[in-house]
Amino acid sequence: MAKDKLISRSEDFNEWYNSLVLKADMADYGPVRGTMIVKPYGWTLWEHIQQALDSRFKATGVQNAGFPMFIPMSFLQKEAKHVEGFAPELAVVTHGGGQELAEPIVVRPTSETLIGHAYSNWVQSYRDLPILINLWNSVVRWEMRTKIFLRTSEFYWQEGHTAHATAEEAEARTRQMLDVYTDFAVNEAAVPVIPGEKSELERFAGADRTYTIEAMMQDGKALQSGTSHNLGQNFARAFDIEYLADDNTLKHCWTTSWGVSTRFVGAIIMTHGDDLGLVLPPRLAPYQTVIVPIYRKDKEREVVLTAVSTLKQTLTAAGIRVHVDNRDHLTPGFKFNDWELRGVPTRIEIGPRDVANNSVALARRDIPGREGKQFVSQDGLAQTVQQLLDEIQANLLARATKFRDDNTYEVTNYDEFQTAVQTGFAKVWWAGSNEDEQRVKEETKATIRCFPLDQPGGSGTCFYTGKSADRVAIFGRSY
RNA sequence: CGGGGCGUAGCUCAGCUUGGUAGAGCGCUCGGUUUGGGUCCGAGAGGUCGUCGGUUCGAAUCCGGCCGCCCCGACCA
Repeated sequence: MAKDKLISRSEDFNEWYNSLVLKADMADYGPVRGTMIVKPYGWTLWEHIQQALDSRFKATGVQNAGFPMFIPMSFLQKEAKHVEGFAPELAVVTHGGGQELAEPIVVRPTSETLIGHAYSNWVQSYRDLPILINLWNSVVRWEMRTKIFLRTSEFYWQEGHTAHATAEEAEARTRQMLDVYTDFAVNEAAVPVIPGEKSELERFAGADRTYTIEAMMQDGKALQSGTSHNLGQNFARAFDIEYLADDNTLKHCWTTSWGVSTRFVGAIIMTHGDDLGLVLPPRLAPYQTVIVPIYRKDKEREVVLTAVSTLKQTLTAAGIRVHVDNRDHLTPGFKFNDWELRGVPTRIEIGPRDVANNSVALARRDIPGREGKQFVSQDGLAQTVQQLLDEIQANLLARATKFRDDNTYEVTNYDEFQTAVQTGFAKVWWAGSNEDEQRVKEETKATIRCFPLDQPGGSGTCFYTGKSADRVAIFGRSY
């Protein structure tokens, strides 16, 4: 509800994001450094993300469960790479009930170790497999530099954990969940993503293979928007998750884990937002349409509000999420700007003239201002709005995809590469070592975002080492 | 943890140089006016000036310690 204007994206993208999150009522800062308060408007968006993911998980046989937020310190230490990866960012509880604890307790940074502990008890036989569990919770990682939704000390997410009898099955599940994430991102959030595999350097601590969906924000930087890990037998060995196979031999399980977090809210903001504020994808938006009544006299007010009430019922019955802005002390003009700031996909304006004409003014957020406004009949309004919502959803995806593609450069030498990663992604043949990758990172701040699953095939010349390469990588600066 | 900036009303900030006990705009409350792209007028409420100490007759203002926040770098979904 701020009257002062939002800074433009081109002027200061970072500031644009920070102030938009606050002004649009998505979230606020928490009292402890690096924490966030997610406000109802932001949380509703998150709930819609949750619903879209949760139904997809369940369709693949996954069930939800609840696990503790406290982990014995010793658990973390059982998997060497896992500790190494997480040790610097752990929040540790040393006191409880006024007494110093014998063993410090860690606040979960992720639950692989707890899951490992539980699964080792749950699994006896191949008949107990697979185990397909998902947790909706929050986790804590003591981050040095934080930013609301993108990187906070505590964040909300889902973490899926599965255990399988064979390596092939675990790999298939890892890839299946990556597909679920891709489908969700593209079809629900209208966020185009590149599914791919992480390099060894960027891999999750304790995983054999890490897959990711990478999105490009409007400043050209990459945002890792979801990950799926094939944990191999690393955690199964560390936690003795063993099963008796049908040939009566004892074997270690193969496990996976996969997650999408509230960071995705940030992805939506930075993918679709414009200089007027948020632009929310219709399928996830808290409100899909907002009705702004317009009137002068009390007589008009009564007539208009009666019509509004009827329209609301009609739209709601058609399954459209409607909000009526009945704030009496604000002018319509103010409300137009306010709802544009908050990114509501469509807006219905109705005044005495419309009531008389059996019409409404229908505005679309992806084309802001008067240009996106049309007068339509009240007859069949639900279908009209639904069609417009579908059109906006498709337009947002097309627009974001074009932006991503326009800012992705296929380059063949280091000079071009350095220019490319200033403003977007570099798509390159890569045959470098870990050391080469590290050096590129130090020299350009760009990292391998992923090796896309969709590879051109054949071979090419590595832009950095000049060696023959058999796969392409996407490089970019990242959040 | 290194570099830079900053803490004064809910928000954005002025006042500090040259000490005399706090202001503006926005927001909020009430009344009226207005309402098809951020109405206008009037009356109000609201601040131990981040914190602790020092100098002084007197500190938002000068000096020192501490705490916190933001931005930039090293870690990460």
